[in-house]
Amino acid sequence: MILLDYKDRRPIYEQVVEKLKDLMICGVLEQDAQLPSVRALATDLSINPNTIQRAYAELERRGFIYSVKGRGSFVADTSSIRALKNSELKKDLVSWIQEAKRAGLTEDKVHTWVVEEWVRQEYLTGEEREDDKSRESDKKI
Amino acid sequence: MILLDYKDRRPIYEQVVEKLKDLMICGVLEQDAQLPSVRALATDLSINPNTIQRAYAELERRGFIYSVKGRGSFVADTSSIRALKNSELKKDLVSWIQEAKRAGLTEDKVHTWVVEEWVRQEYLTGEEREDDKSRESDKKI
DNA sequence: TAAGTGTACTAAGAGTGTTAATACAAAATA
DNA sequence: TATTTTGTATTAACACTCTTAGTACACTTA
Repeated sequence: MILLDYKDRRPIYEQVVEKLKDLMICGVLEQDAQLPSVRALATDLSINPNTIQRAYAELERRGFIYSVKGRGSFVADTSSIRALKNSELKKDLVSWIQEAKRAGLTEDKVHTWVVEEWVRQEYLTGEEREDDKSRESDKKI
Repeated sequence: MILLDYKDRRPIYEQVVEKLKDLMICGVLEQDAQLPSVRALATDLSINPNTIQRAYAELERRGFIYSVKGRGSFVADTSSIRALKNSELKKDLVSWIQEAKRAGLTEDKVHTWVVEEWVRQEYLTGEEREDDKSRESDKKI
């Protein structure tokens, strides 16, 4: 379910928080779905249960999950999570642009990069482009 | 010359490295310009000289500066620094796009964000847009 | 010669993250 | 009902990194 990166500078509990958050955002973990138990996930990742407990506590503090003693931990309202992720992405982009401008990058160059990378990733993941949507809907007729 | 952020998760020596690197990239520190001495910068930032020494050692390891015992530390070839910064920015953008796609953002939305943020930052810094370049060159006649 | 420079080294302290070992309350289950 | 499973809390210990402190040495410059 989760892969840890020990080369990552961030602590394990924070990686777990981010990974689980992403799984909720992309829909793998749906609303009210049960998360693996603290001890089970700890065993699965070969780390201490306390570390998972810390991750779950953080997720609950942020309102991403809710926990019930004796029952388990469950995914909270996903729409608010998605909204938060959206604002985080916007914030990161703003910082990036700020840095890019200082480094002398042009707006045109950035747009080119975005376009190129977008199609490249769609090619890698076998995703369909907007341009191809027409052909796709043809099949459905 | 440099402002430290003690709320930042990154260690001080790494912040110093990044700040100095940025100063070289944006042209404040030109090629072969002398950097402040280890002890002077340490006093200026109110931190231990060892910490600055570590930052300078890292900068030299990366080929951004060269140091001469008894003389001082100086800015190395800035073009290679700029090239590296460019590839770093590209890499960061790729990661961001990957995350944005997973979160369900559309390419159009991203382009809109880039355009909006670009003009906003130019407005904040009093920078001139490409569209205004004609008027600017008029003045020079 | 004296002052300023980079560089090296050891020791100590502080902070954080992680593990370990229990323990308890509540819910689910056999 | 008894057992298991769940979340939660607590304390101690350990490891790792960052930072500071103090000292020392070689080299360049004024």
